[in-house]
Amino acid sequence: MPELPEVETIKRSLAPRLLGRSILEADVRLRKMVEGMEPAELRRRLLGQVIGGLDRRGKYLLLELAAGDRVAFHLRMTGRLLLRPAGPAEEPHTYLVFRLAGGEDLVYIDPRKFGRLYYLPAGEELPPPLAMLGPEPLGADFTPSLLAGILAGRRGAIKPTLLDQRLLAGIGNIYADEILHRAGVHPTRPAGGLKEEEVLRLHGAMRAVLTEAICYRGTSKRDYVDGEGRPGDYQERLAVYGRAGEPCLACGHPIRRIVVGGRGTYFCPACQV
DNA sequence: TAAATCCTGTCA
DNA sequence: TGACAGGATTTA
Repeated sequence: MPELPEVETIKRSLAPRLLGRSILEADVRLRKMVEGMEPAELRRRLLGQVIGGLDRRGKYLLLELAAGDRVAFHLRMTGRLLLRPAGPAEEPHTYLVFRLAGGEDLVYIDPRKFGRLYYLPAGEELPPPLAMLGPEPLGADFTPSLLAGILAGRRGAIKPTLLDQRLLAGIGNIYADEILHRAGVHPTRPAGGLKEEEVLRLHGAMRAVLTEAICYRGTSKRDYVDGEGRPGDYQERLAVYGRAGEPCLACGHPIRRIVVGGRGTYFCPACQV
């Protein structure tokens, strides 16, 4: 569910409330959620650790612990990470409970059980999905020429290319569509076939859309809420995603829905060529 | 490059 | 009841 702007919003909402808190108990109820480690081993490693910082890489949320160890969460489609008062009232599909000093629990709730957690010891090689991540589209070093290099020679459609986390980190189905609409690029255009000027527009659209979405604290279509349970507001600003049949905000032409790379794809046939 | 897979909930 | 869902990996 959450893409870069949502994970960034969760990070920002949790950071001030998690810093300096120690983990008193770690209850892992979904074995397969923990990649590469037994839940008991994860618990052993977490107990007594102090949360020193929060970070984000692509769609991963990173808890920074002492000595440089980190915990990486990926919320996939329906995962929610919430900080709430410790107590017996518990939501269905709660698969992780970190009891923190100060009387609050960091809980992970995920009806579809797609989410994953990685324990990343300091100085050890990152597991493949994290190690393979492409550049951050909002990073200072993400230039139009870097984007041009990523797209060059690719025969596949531009939309699935934007979704490939090994090429670019953090863009998901909603923002891919919004970015392509902003850039005026049709989702099925071959990625390597974009003109220099179009790559420039795509680069600008990427940074503008993602930055705006963070300002609005993300998009809440169904499940997404931040670390305090607050929905985002960017669903009010979506230009194409989920708007099939409605008029394009730029030109009035009805928005269309097609399937590209197996994903529902919304675009304006008049604005996007 | 597409489809199947992992899962459950919601909506038409 | 069937289609679809903000993701990603594996298989064909």
